[in-house]
Amino acid sequence: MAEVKSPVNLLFLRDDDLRQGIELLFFAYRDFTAKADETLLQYGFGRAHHRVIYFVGRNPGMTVSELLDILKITKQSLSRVLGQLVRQGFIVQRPGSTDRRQRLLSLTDRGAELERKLTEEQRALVAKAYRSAGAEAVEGFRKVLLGLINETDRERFTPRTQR
Amino acid sequence: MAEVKSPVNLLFLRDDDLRQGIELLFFAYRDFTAKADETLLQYGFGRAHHRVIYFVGRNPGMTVSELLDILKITKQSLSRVLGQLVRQGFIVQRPGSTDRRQRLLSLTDRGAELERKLTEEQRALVAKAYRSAGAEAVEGFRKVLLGLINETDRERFTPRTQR
DNA sequence: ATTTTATGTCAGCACTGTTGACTTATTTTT
DNA sequence: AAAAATAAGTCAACAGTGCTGACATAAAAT
Repeated sequence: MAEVKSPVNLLFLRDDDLRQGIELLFFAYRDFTAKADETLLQYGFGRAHHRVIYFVGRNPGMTVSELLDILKITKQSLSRVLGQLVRQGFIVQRPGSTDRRQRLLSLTDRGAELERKLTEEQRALVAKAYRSAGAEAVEGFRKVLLGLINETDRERFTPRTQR
Repeated sequence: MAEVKSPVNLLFLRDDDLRQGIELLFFAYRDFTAKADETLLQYGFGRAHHRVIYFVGRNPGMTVSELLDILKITKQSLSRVLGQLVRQGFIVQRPGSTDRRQRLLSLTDRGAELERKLTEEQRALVAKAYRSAGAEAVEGFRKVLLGLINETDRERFTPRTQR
């Protein structure tokens, strides 16, 4: 099925093209989260816990505010899951060195282990999709998703400029 | 767009590449749903209502079972939102002609109007992302997302073979 | 006539989001 | 030094959306 004729010709976007994109996002996200959700159940956790564990693992020593900015939820919502994770020994908090009001977050060994387990499943799925689609497609995937993300958060993905 | 040339065909996928993909999906989906969620609030509805309205609009006359298959939720969960939408006149049910146990679903005018309003926001966002990324990128986006979707649902996206 | 299927309903529970009100440390500003 | 702002947390109540389990009804299939 000759792909050279690229179905979407820049300026001519039919309703069906856009709806297909919408549906792809729905189905892909649904399946992307399905497996980790199962694993989380075994720990009595939900998707919110995964997000916290993921981003803390990714940014050790981050503050609660930074985490709130990423998740875009209220501190009361975060407090619930974060509290559980701290009490159950998946995350530790230590006061900031310059600003002692801050509670810098990082994973414990146990937290890191769970993070690995959860993310492993998603990494494998993404790896499979990347491989079957090819390097060029991955580049396109990145470009389009980036375009869906609000300008502020988009810069999280800019190459090497430290934030 | 010669796909054979993919620079590294057996992609060398570093942990960071995969994590970037994971994060792109998270942020993109978060922002992709944000606007419609706001609109839904004005109607006292949630994201689940949107999904129902969307898929019923897309497949007029579909059965409840088909809808359940797509959403992958229980009938009790669906029942709640579907019931609300029916009682409030966004969706109508009529018995199937060959199998009168079925309740075929379709949008009322009011439902179609809401569907348009909601999906319009997402269509606009996808259109923007598509345009800024370019036709080739869109093709890649499709390929990768398709690879994330389970095999069974993947065929919803195969070109013209009716299912 | 019996069983299966399509659909719905009631009840209760869990997770995750919200708002609002208030507290405690600490830092910043005046 | 006093006042104000900030980082973080807490309690309470509520809403939306999943889930399981149990049961009901009508129609179709066997």
